[in-house]
Amino acid sequence: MATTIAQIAQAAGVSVGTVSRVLNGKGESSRPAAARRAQEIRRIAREYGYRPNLAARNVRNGRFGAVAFLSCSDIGADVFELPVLHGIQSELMPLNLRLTMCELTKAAFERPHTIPHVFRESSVDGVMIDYLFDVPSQVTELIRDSHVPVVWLNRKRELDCVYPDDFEGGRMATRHLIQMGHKKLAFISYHEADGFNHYSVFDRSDGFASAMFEAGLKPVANEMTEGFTLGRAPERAMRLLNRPDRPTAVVCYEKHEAVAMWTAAAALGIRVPEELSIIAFSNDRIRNQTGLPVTTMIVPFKEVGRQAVYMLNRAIEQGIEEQPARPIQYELDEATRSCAPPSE
Amino acid sequence: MATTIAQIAQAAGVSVGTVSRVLNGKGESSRPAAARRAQEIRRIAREYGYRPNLAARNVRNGRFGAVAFLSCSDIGADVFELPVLHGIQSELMPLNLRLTMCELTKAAFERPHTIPHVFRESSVDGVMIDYLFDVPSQVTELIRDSHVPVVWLNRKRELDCVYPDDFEGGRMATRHLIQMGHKKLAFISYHEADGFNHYSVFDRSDGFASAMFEAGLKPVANEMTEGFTLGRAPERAMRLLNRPDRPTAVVCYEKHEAVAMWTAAAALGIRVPEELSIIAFSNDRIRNQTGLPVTTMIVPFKEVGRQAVYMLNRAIEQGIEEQPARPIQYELDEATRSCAPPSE
DNA sequence: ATCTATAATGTAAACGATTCAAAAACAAGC
DNA sequence: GCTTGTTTTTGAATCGTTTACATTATAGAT
Repeated sequence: MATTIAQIAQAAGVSVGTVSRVLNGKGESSRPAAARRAQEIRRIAREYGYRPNLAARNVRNGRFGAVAFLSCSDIGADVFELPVLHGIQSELMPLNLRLTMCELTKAAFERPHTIPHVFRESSVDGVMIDYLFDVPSQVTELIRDSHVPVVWLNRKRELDCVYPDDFEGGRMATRHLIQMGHKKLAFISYHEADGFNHYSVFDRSDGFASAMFEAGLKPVANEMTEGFTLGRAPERAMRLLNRPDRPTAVVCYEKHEAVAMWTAAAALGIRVPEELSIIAFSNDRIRNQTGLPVTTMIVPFKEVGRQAVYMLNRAIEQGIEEQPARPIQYELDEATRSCAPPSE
Repeated sequence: MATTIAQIAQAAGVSVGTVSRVLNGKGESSRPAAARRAQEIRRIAREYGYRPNLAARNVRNGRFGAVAFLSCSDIGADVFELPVLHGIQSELMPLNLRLTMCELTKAAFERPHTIPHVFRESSVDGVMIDYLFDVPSQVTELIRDSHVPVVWLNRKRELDCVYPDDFEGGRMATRHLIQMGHKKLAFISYHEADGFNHYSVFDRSDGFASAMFEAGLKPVANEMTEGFTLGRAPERAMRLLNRPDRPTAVVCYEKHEAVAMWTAAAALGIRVPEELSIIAFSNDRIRNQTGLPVTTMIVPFKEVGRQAVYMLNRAIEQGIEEQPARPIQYELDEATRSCAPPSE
């Protein structure tokens, strides 16, 4: 049905070896006769609409032609995966690699003996792991022993990791407000007292502090509510806006704080953005999720996915063992704005 | 490196053909001697941790071993794709099929000559198309001519479609409220006057009407705001709650209406759910997105993905040309509740 | 023990690509 | 025109499966 190399070879009156070599661009054909023949072969291939059979190629090359994406399914609102996946796919396609997704549970990582099984079973050339929680060193060792190339996503370590640069992100958001003329700024966030805290919780806060220090400003507040945002954020927001040294701008760890700030401001008759600027981090434009036109620092997940594939492919193709981690920079999205220069 | 059939054949002292047959379960081996040998072969395969090389198998069988997922990238908040993908993957894995995702733009469908190209290029055994807009008949014909099996997701047609049953969903949400004792119910939604309206806009509304009729109740309102929700919903919600025959329960087309209802109720001092029950449709628990604990009719996208793969695989394996469409039923999610019996 | 019908196995040819050694083609120098 | 050295092409082997066909093993009947 589909065109094969043999058909092209016959049509061009050459051997299959030649067609393969020409189509894969091996050997530059310095001689005019060869160059002419190569030209002709390429023409015929195009005319026949030739596509190499990936399965056949992979058999011969001892490849699987696929990579796995392991994500942790425990996080409820795992919407962050989608842009990651889009980034992954956009890079995977030109490399002729296919994707296999597996859901990974926290439980699986806590019974590490299942890991090698997963790696062997899956028949892939490489694995991307998007796992936000802490990974026992025993697991990372087992993974290393499997000799399947691995890249970690959204995890901040020295090697084989790709993650959003939340420290720089925090600085960027803060500088944006400082440049508008704000002097009284606050950062609000939350942390789980006993539970797990993602590195971004601390890094965004530190980035805020760094930018403030750099500008010679003293934060009105740089604080973490204990316990998940949803419960405590409204009260915290209200308290912040009732302070005598009320901030003119707030950087929020994520959308729930932004909503809380907005709501509290509305309740107190404080206008946004005229009297209060709000900027927040989120996986997607906050307006899309909540209806509020909040200036959003969109987490660069798509780029994380892209770079992860790039690194993984390097590891696969060139057998590179360990690669330095790549922090990915944020971009400020102003499609909707809740920031303005301070009124006084 | 990896175990091959030949190694197992040697270890078991039989030929590769026999191993292949045994491992693929061809021939039931009615004779005791054969059965014993088969047992032994399976044991050795297990011991060696044998995994069939999919690439090799696919070459031999003339398969690509992969399916494509084409999604329309034009929809901004395309979070709905994620559960679809999870559903797809959970079914794809046991079938040993890999995935390729392509983003599809509206523009691509409007220049249909690119379609066959996409289909040929992609080297897949089948295609799933998740395209919410109207599809020109010219395109569907081109796709049929390509002879690559296709299943449409979230599209309501007679053949080869899998979609959430929004009519039944509308009935279900409404009956839930009626069973609680509500008599004064409203449905609010929106439609784009000139633009594209998804079938769910009408079906959920019709489902509401159907359930009301069945219960012998007259709707307080069953209306569509013109223009996208975000802009008009708050005003509409306010007007609805200010009516003399104010409803005690509202079914919302999606989360933005629910947020608007909630906010309007708060502004008027109407307590939720004591004085006003709210139920809304959404791709994910509304609490996760907005912080408001709204009872949610979660669109059964995961199941849509699962069924799509099931249908596609039937088409691939059995060469079935056309299959009847499958509407997928909703389930009511009460993890968070904003519904209660009416107070009086 | 022999024969027969049939179940099971062995053998080898595919599938479509890549690649290596060997052969052929080519250009240059004498 | 012949030799030489380099470039290019050819032909065949290979990757790991599956499967059609030929062959052998097997259980039951005689």
